[in-house]
Amino acid sequence: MPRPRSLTSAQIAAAALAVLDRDGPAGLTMRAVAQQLGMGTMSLYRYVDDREALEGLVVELVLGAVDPTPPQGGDWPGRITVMVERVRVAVGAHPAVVPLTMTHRHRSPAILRWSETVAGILAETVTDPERRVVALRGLLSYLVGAIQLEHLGPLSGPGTAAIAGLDPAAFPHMRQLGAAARQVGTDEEFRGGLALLLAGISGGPGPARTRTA
Amino acid sequence: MPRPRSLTSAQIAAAALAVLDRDGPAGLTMRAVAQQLGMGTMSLYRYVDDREALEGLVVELVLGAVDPTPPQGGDWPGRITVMVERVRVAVGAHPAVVPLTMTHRHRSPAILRWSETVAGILAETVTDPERRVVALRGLLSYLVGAIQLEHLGPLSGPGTAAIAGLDPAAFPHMRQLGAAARQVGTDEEFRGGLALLLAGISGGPGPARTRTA
DNA sequence: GATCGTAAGCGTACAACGTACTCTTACCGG
DNA sequence: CCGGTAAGAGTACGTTGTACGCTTACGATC
Repeated sequence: MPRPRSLTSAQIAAAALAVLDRDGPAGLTMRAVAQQLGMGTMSLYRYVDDREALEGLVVELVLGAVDPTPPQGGDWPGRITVMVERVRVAVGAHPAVVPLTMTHRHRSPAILRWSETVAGILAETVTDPERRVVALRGLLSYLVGAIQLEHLGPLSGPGTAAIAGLDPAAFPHMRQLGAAARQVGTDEEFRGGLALLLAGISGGPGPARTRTA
Repeated sequence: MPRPRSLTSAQIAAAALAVLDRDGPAGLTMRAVAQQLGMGTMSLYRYVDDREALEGLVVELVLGAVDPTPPQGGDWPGRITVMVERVRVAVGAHPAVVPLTMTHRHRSPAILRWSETVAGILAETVTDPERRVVALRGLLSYLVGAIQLEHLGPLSGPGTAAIAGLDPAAFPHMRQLGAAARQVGTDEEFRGGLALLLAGISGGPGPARTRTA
């Protein structure tokens, strides 16, 4: 009986993502998204509660691009690496979404599905559920932090060029690391840190044990 | 000759932090901080370039509370744990600052001093500078991510109560972990994840080696 | 095919924000 | 005592999110 809706949530999310990619996080305003959709500002509110909900839609669109199905081949660290890398790639395709993920990640179904798969892989090696909780949260923490450092950090490496300019006497170690950091690519750095965590997970209950998985 | 300044940067930072603690991140406005200082809104601009600079001051105040001197006793993983925990405690005292640290962390002298100390401790065990870069960045990533999950997460644990309400058939592993997560305290979780990373660092070049360091 | 109820779509309006501009005013060296 | 300098504040403007109410298009009904 009533007038039908002319937009889907997916269209709204896509428009918002287009604005975000084009104008950056600060450019994501209700007015800009409405204009992108070719409609009046207030019409947007027929589809979205408020700005926060709009942001949620964008985050979910980006995170929804992550394939949640378990990878097939390889050992468990390899498969977890694939899962983690999938998120990094999806977010890396839209760097401006990073600040938003921080606030909206917690209620994301996509992350939940992702977590389920990772938890399943972890179950193969970590039998104790409490240790599995710690491992999963550790992976998620690393993932969140690394993505942020990568996209909002000063430069790649732990300061790289900026580090090169500071007092060598007060910061001898950082000075040396600044030089070394130039040799380490972004991918290497990300994978390397993840490998450390995975090595720790495979090490068993103690702080540093043997058992190669 | 001119009229002297009546405020120090430290006073401004303290006032802004007070506002932040009282009203949350959204309440941190130029007007609110000026009022907190008992002065007109525009007078603030005599001391601070813009809102971003004000945020930087607050972040630095919080992060400046972190003791950057190396801990004395204990093995290297213990000392790094102390260093990492210091940051967590400092930030935990003012949770509302978490969203700000994300944007301002990169240019923080306090974090630089902290990094220098941690890099020094790492140098005791990790001889290769490139591997040390990866280790340091890994620690920082974990730290940043874990603090965020702790303060902006859904609830403690990887979903905990919210997880309990979802479809057991679709999320069997998360379901089980949700139950287990209730047994894991926040501190345990944080320390546990960190321990995994440290174990990985002490494991040597390969993905999972022996060498207890 | 005319009619009408419902919700879509939009224009206006307001409070609150960051901040540019300008004026007044308090201080201190001479 | 007095004048120059910068501190401090008032006003104002553009932009944001969004509440409110009007208009308008659709499709089920007679």
